Amino acid sequence: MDYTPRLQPARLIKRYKRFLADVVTPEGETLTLHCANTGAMTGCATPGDTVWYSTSDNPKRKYPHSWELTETQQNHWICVNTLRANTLLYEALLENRVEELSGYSDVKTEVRYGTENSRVDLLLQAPDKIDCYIEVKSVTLLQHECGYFPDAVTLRGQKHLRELQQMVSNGKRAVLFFAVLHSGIQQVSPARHIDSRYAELFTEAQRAGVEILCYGSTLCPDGITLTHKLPLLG
DNA sequence: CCTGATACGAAAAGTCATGC
DNA sequence: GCATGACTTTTCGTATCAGG
Repeated sequence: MDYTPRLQPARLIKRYKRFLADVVTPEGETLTLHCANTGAMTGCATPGDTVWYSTSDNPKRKYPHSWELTETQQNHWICVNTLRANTLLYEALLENRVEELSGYSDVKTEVRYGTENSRVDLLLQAPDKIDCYIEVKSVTLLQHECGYFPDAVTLRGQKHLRELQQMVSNGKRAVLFFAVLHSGIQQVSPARHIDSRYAELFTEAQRAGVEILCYGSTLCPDGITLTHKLPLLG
């Protein structure tokens, strides 16, 4: 996925109000950015970090600038726009770059499924294959040389695990796909120390047959691409 | 009948106010 | 003192509806 036009850099003052962040441009101007990531963003929003933002031409937006990347003071690159994770996997699937998910002729997005009125991120179909339901999660929390998910207690994430597991018992294929959008993360683990219930459900879902896939990415202000498989730690 | 515009629901989680 | 819930903003996909 390419960022066109190019992203602009600025220095982070602070993130506040869940959706907003104030930054200072190199010209000294203060801007308010929209922040699509509603997560805790631990380690991804330290005041003084360099943030890279895009500008939308949608006239209805109150805040046309969107926070896309953080360049931390440890020189790590992080994509904080979690909406990108879905797009990145979608692109990778169309280009057949995820071998575990190859061989499907049809890729649908945001299909309703399950019993809790949820929508699955991606649904893969082919005439000779069983349906494959995929939930995409972006991993941006780095602690002690390991990437963790989730970065905060997430009831919704737990719901997604239950529903994926349900798909497996319905005879479908179900995949939890971790898109690692942090240049410093080389392995991923469920965050038992953050959401122990989630970690339990994770193990249970995995035992029940929900597949876990984990891919890293290359990140720079020009764009992001899912590139290589990463190991998952139990 | 099809296309484009518009409306709407769902999603995200921290903060603050309210109620017990 | 703790739990609950409204509120915050934007996006995306789907559904609906109008118009050509």
